[in-house]
Amino acid sequence: MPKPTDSPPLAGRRAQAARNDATILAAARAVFLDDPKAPIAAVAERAGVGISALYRRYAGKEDLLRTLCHDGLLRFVAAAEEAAAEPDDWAAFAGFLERVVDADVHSLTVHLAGTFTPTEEMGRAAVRANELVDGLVGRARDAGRLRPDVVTQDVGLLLEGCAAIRVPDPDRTRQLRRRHLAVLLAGLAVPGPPLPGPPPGVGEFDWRWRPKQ
Amino acid sequence: MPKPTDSPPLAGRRAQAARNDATILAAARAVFLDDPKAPIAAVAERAGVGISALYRRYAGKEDLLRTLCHDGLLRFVAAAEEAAAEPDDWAAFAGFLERVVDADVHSLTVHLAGTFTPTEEMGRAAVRANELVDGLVGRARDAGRLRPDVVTQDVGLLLEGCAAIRVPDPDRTRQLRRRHLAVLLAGLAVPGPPLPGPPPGVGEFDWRWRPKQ
DNA sequence: TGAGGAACGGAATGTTTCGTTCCGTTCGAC
DNA sequence: GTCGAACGGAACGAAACATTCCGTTCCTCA
Repeated sequence: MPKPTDSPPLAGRRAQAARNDATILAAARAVFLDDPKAPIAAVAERAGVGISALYRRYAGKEDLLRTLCHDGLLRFVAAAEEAAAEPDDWAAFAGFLERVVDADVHSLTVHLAGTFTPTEEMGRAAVRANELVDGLVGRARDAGRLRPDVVTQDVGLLLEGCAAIRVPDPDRTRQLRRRHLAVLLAGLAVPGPPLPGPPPGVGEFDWRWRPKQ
Repeated sequence: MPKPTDSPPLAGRRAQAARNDATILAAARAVFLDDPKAPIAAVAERAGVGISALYRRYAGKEDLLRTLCHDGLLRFVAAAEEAAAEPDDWAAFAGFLERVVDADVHSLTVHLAGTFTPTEEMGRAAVRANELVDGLVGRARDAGRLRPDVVTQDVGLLLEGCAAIRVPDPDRTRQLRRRHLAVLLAGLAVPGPPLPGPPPGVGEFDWRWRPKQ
């Protein structure tokens, strides 16, 4: 029986700690997704660790929330980059939405806004995310697959709508979101009647990030 | 100059109190829509009254939340009844969604669930609401306007998605929701590719109302 | 193999938030 | 002119919560 000595050691105190890093962040994601005002103790309980395991890693609640949100932003960017690699313009657009909805990454960057002061690096990531989405929307629209009156900011509305769907079972939640997304994609494809009202503008959704109160 | 002596007198202590009834309920709606965990003092402040004006009317926070939710349920039913009067099957369905989205009535009955123990009367109203929606969906589907694989419970998903859209300005919020709803309606109309996954079931959305924890 | 300390669990603490009560005041009703 | 309904807001007590602290475990490294 060979003893595993690979790069990620499976036993030992350091390994346990490294694994806790991920466990805690995952628990925090689940907890704050469920209730943005949840106490920090709920995260510890969900992760199955003590409170000190949290404070060893993060300076405080705000630091945890910031890290969590930053992580979500990076996942968002990664999803957009992966989807952009798809050659078919519509598949790239639809695949992007599916990835983001499946990963439940949008609510993280939205419902936690205002609970911490963002870093400059997060600002850069947000700009990059916006550029990527803009590219995907542009491709699908230029290819004549996406209705021409859809703007980049509409994607935020879609994602927020999908993220609002939630049932106790995570798998079922994903299924229902996909179903909802399918309706949206059907409504997004050409042809269709013109959309009412002025389209959402660029500066219309960063109010969550502006100084609190 | 004739003196108004009609049924709702515009001056006097009683009249002021009667007006406060509505003011307080409206303030509570706005506050708890914005933050389901908001303190009661926030409602008083928003309504421009003291705290005692609240406690004169409601036994406590739970009583206020229950009343608020009950009120929302009644508005929901009223919207469904009004919409059902429309002869065109699709217009009835679409009009219903527009009314509920405009009145922002769905989030009230959803995000407040679990914060109070519901009354039997609310249960009856909920059943009635479900029957009405069922009727509207059935009409639109039987008329061949609504895609046949849409079930009544899908409406809950749509409404939740629309309600999740929120910007500081209420009017703009309504515009954006209408825009989002237009995409959804376009995706809901026949024809369209089949929707993925098993459709939502009847008992899949009352988990919010089941005993807390 | 033994000492040192990284990692941790969870009780303790101090503070803030919040629901509710209480009291003094106002002013229309009768 | 008197009574009390309606009210504003301070005061109170309890609960929630972020953070700190201390004792324990057990890997790590020499």
